[in-house]
Amino acid sequence: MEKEKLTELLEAQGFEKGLIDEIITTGRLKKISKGSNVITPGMNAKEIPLVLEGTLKVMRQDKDGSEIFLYYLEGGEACAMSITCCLENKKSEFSAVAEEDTLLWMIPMTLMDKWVEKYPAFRRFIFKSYQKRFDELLLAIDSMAFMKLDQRLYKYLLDKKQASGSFEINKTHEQIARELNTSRVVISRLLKQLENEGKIEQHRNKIEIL
Amino acid sequence: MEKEKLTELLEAQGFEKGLIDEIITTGRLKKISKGSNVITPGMNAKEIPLVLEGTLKVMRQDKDGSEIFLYYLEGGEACAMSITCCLENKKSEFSAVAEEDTLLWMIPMTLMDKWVEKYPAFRRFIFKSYQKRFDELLLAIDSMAFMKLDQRLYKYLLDKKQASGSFEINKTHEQIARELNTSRVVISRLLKQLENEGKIEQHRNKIEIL
DNA sequence: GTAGGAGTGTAACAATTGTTACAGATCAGT
DNA sequence: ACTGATCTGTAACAATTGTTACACTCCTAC
Repeated sequence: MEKEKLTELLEAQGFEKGLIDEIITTGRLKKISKGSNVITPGMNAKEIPLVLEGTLKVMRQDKDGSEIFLYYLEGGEACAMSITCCLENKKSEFSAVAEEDTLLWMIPMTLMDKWVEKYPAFRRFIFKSYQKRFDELLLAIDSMAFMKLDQRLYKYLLDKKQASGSFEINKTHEQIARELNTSRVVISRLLKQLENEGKIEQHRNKIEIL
Repeated sequence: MEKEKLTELLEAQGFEKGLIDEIITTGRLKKISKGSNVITPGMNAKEIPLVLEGTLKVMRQDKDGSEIFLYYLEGGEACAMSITCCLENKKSEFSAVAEEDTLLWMIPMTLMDKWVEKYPAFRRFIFKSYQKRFDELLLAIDSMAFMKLDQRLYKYLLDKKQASGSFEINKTHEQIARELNTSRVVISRLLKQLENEGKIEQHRNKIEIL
């Protein structure tokens, strides 16, 4: 039954009939439960994950365990960085974690080049994926380079709302602090500020966007 | 005579004979003098610049004129962001400035898709370009997210040394401040600090890396 | 030579962000 | 209802970065 979802999704991309068949017969389903890792730094991916359902959170990490949120991968999107990793046979330089229970369709890398040659729609899809990821990285850069933490935090909350489709965010201050690479105390301070400004409401383990 | 340089460069990429011919006959040479813009935000590129000689500095800008250095494009490299811009017919979201007098070979976008289909080496080249740019953006993100300004500044100087092949950097504090999105006074302060640590030597309009 | 401009050095202070420490609140399990 | 763990609020202080102001040097044009 996930195959129906998959077919639907691939048709929505305008993929050719033959391509859809190939993707279905060569790929495999992978279920990821909330909080588990799909990709860890140093991992050597051989498959490209395509998100069927749920959301992946893509983060960048440095040696001493700090990390920073980059963007979400949502339904219908593929992980462009995996593609480059696979093609160049390089190690992954980021991590992806399931924000919710997530369904992935894992596509083997080996066929990529053939498909890019054979199917114009696949070509468009790959380039569009790159474009999208570039844009997201640039937005992440904008936040870090041009915004103060309070704005970044608010933007983070709005993005999360957007990605999840819910006005409620179930995260602790500690978790948020980690994703923005700062400390819990700072986040508590700024959230309280946002609350005073009437932009959010706080509850235990939950933030409501107003 | 630039065509010889171009041919050499394309052969070094392992490009097919036919592809090299096509690139040479359909492209055009563009000379950029030091400090001029190649790409400005909002511009709608129709050609992909391939660097023959010199260096392009790629920066991200925000609405109120702040900017931040992303990476250098050097000989043999193509601007991946232009590719995505062109394919999606989107406006450029960054700017590229010649750091030195620079020679570009401008390749019309119209043929891209055909070449990607027809020439495996071109496919590899395009994907490799994307990979390289992703890596560079991630490095830029690392700097901003995980490093303090003094380290970022030193890394900036080392990168510039690397890109130019010279131990001398001919920039004013003001220019450096602009590229790191901070103020002149801050840069003066930190450069003095680096000088005291024996890592650099300062002269007017010139910084020497030791 | 002199005037004006650009580049640099430095001090004093402000704003932002990070750190430490501790108190109270809430929840799960017993 | 008690205990311990987790989560949040807050104060006090430190470190980093940003801002303003001004002095001084060097260079160029006149």
